[in-house]
Amino acid sequence: MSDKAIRIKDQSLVQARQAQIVEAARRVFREKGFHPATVREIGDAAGMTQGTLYNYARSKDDLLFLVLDELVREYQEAVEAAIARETDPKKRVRATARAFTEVVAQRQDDILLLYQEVHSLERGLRRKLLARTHEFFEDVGRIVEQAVAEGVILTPNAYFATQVLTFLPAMLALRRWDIRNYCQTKDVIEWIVDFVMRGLDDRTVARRASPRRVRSRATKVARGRGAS
Amino acid sequence: MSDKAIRIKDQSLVQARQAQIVEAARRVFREKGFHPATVREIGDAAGMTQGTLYNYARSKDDLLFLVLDELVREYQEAVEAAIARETDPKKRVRATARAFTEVVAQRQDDILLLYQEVHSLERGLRRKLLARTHEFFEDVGRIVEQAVAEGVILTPNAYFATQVLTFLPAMLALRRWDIRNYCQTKDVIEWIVDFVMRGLDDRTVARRASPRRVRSRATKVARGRGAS
Amino acid sequence: MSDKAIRIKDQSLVQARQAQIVEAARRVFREKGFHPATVREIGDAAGMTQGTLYNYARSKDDLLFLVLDELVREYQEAVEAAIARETDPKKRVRATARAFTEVVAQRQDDILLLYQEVHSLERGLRRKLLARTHEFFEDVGRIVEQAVAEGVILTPNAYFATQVLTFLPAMLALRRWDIRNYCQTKDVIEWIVDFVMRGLDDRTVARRASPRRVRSRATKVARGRGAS
Amino acid sequence: MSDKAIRIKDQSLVQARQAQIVEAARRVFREKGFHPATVREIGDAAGMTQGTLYNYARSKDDLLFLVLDELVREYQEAVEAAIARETDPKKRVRATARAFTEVVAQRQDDILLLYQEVHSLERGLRRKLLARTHEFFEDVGRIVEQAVAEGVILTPNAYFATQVLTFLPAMLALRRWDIRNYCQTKDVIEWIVDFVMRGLDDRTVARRASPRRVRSRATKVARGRGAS
DNA sequence: AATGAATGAGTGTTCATTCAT
DNA sequence: CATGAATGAACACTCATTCAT
Repeated sequence: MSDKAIRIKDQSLVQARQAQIVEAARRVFREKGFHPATVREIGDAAGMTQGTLYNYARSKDDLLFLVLDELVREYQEAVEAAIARETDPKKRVRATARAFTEVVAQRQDDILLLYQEVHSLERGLRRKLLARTHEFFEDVGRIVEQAVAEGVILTPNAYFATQVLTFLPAMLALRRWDIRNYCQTKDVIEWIVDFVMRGLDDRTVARRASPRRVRSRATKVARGRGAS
Repeated sequence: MSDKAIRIKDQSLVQARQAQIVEAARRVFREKGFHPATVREIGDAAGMTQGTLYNYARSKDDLLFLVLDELVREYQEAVEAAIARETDPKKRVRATARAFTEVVAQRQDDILLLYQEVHSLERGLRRKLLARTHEFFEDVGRIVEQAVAEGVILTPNAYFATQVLTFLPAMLALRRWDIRNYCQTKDVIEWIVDFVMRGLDDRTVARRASPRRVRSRATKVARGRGAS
Repeated sequence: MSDKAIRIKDQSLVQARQAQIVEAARRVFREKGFHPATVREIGDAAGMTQGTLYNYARSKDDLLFLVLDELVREYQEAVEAAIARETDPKKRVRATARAFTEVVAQRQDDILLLYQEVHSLERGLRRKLLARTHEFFEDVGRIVEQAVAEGVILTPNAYFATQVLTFLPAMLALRRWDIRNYCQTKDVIEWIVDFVMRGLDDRTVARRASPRRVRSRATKVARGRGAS
Repeated sequence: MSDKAIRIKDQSLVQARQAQIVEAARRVFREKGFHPATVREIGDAAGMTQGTLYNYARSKDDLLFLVLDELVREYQEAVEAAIARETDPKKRVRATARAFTEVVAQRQDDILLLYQEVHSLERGLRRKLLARTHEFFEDVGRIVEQAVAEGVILTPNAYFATQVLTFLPAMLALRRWDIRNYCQTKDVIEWIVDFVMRGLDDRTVARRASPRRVRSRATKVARGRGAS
């Protein structure tokens, strides 16, 4: 099953065709959702027959995986690029939040797909994708912790802060309010980033007793069926 | 299809059977997701045959609708009960946030289902459910606006505030971090409520120029395919 | 897979439909062989849709199993009936040979199918069928050994004798010479039975040194991929 | 289809490649059976691509034909060699039986394949193979008849005798009892040959009235779908 | 002559829904 | 009102064969 190999030899062709296919699959999955979409439709959308498609993808599940994996990679890379540009710990946190929110804003449809369809992936592929997601959480968690360690951010609970930082931006995709009619996307991004940054720097919370074991688990990541 | 009516005359029987069915459907959908679940399984779980089941539900879609509708009703009612108990405008906002977060905490599985499977509903039923959801947003929006109007909350953007207030608690379900290992559910609820309340009362944001048209659209709600 | 249950409650209906299906499957498999036959064709031949067919059979493999199992049961029963009628040990051997040969003669097409398609059964079902076949070999083996023990048959090698007794009659099906043109079926049956009986009673062989371990393994039965 | 020609001009290359292919196809067909085997697997086993393979074989069916044809040729040649070494009519019969049985013993897997898969050949190729098989039966038939004519063998039914002589050895392949555990292959070959020779020389049968038309059809061979 | 990518018809199986009893 | 057998449209996936390079 999972050990089935792609039989095409020409690696550059594999790259090209997979890009075509992933693009088509993304369109079709967004349109109809994973289960209602048929492989034939995806083939048609990619301009190739089902047979050809199966030369470049292992299964329908694999198609979904390729689509979602590309997305997760993108925001992972966006965050890496963002922190590379900053050295100040607090600015790095803000840069992280902004970079992530910007990707979410640009790719709302795909983020929605991610939240809606991760659970449709078969065990193995879901695990693989979640592993990547958790890596991302940990990367973000480290940035937050560093800022906390240097005292430039006051949140007593880096774990919770990381969760919010990586969750709230998804509101853009999951609520999908009609930004064009409401206000500039740029503004919404700023609001979200501000909102998160304030949360991270909270002095009110700081005065509360921090919950047991919080520090030691600061970068612990979500487990279970929930998305990203 | 959609105009097909429930033929059973005895209304109290319809109530009872639908309760059975909704309960069973909820269990099965949570377990397997909408598409992978079969009507037969739901029938089995409800202790009745497929034939009988179709006397009380129009379609598999309808089953999902009944499940999700019940959930939305629940948190709508929870919020109504919460505001009924409070008269102070600011406390009403906090009570709303807490009531909603508590329902999300209690019914994490169903909230997850809501986010994952609304898009599986056929157009008509999805619209019907979203209409109810939007009602809820508007109820919350009014409470927020009242507090803003009375000056007890400083957010310049009631619409955005409402969105966050009704979105962030879903993190509990969508991230599903292992609360038992991490901390008390009660604490997480407090953190979320605090986080949201701080956001609503933000003075930093208040100093920014508020975006055009904000007030007039303050309770405008999301449209389209987005969840909940 | 194999644990999938037949969901139809009415047992007499199950009996009837399965009989219909097995009869149809037999016809179609004989005509085209197992793999080239389609479940659709079998459904048509049985006068029902594919959907209905799958209410009474677990899989295409199961269909083949049902066909072959019925055949093996038949000759098993034929032999049991034959020995029940005889008490004289030597006559019981001859009765066994004749009964088996007669079934083979009557059901040449199915015997051919058995030899050609057992290997098409999936592991589990093939094992199940071979287990039944081996039971049959052991039944026959015991009859031969009894005759040898009482000295009324002289073969020094009951195992080999049993193999021949249960194999040679298959010639009727596997060679399928046109009996009608050549001679009476009845005559061919007699020749085969005579041939086998002479073999069992061989004095030439008796004079040879019998191979090591022969007695102890006299009823040992064939193993491996070979048919029946 | 069937009139499609091999386009390669270099005859010695065709010979070499076909040998490679037949060897590979034999291995794969033995392992998995005709239908479950894929042309790709055979290509892989032969160390060439599917495209190349189709330069030397007309179709998958043709592959099976080449495999089985080679087998039939082998035992035909084995028997020709055996009779060439003997002049005494009775000894020639025994030599024939032994030569054939030895080939069957050496190539059990292929004999099994022959019995199981002849029916998978398309009409034309099956006929072609059966024609060759029937030639073989007639060769053997002539040897038997000659011995009968010279009175050194007493069977009154040369046709039946020929059938048994060419069928019983297949028991080695079709029953495939575990010879290593049971006894020496050499012994089994002797038993089978003895068994057959006794049958041919039967005096009991000789005393019966021989069936009508027997002599005139003595070498008539099986027609139709039956194997080998 | 060899390659290997493309094809598309075909397969077993599932399942929401209906309806006669 | 309950039952459960029947239906048939889909669907993911495979594979023998072709043919441009």
